[in-house]
Amino acid sequence: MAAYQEFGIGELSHCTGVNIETVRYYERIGLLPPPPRTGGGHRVYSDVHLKRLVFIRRSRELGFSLDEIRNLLGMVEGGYSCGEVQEASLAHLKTIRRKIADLRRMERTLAETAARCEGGTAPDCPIIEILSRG
Amino acid sequence: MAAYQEFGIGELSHCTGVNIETVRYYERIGLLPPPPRTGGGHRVYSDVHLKRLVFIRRSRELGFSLDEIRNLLGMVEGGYSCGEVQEASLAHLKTIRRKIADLRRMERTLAETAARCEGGTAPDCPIIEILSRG
DNA sequence: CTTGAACCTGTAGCTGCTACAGGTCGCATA
DNA sequence: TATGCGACCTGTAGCAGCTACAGGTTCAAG
Repeated sequence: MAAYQEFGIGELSHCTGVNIETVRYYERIGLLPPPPRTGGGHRVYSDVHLKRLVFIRRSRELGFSLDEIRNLLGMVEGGYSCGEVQEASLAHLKTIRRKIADLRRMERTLAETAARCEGGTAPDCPIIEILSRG
Repeated sequence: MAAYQEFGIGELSHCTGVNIETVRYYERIGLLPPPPRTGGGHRVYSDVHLKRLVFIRRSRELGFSLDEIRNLLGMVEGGYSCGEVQEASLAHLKTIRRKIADLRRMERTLAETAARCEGGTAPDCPIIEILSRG
């Protein structure tokens, strides 16, 4: 009477947009639970795995590290509260903002300097200039 | 009559702020030329290496990859023109801007969602919500 | 029963370092 | 001159987060 679907790693990969090799990698590092196998050893997935993998992919899209995702998944499993999830997310948000700030600093410097370039075959370059100064 | 200074890897590292292991790594991958050695095999650096390492470090601070730096150094060696350096930099700038855009997307989503959190011991969480939806 | 796509395991590669272990060198001091 | 100790040496392995094989097996359609 089981009305749920079963499928191989190829379809799981296709549905989630996660590379097959990556799916196996997630299993190897304990992020995705090992699914049952056919007699011949092929992995058989169902809905639970699909959901979990979608969760992982979405988390990755939002820049969470695999370790952070492990924590998030732990919370989801173990009856989480909004507070702890929020805390983890705000911590991650800080990291993202730090990265943005770093990149914006690079961007500004590079853009300003490149704007001062004469371009063409000019033998000197303000970019080389700033790269050479300690 | 040589008025230039010579120094060991420790001082080079100290002066440039580049880790000793990293200096050796740069040499191994051909980014920093192998310096002469003492009879006992210790590396002996001089001004040229210092300058080059500073260049590398500055380039890294501006987010250039080691491969890009290899190119930049090639240009500097081989009589560069402002145009080609500028081109490389603008390409890099594009990469940086793409990364910023990605991060800002993450930031926006996360910040908006976290703002909808009730926090505390609430049993549901909008963050988990969005992470679960494909 | 055969074919061929899908799957399996295990290992090695990528970037840019960093961290050892286990040894040697060089210099100052006694 | 001996010795002690810090600075140095090589080589290898580890980190994240995959990706890409090689070389074999299984499954399902025809």
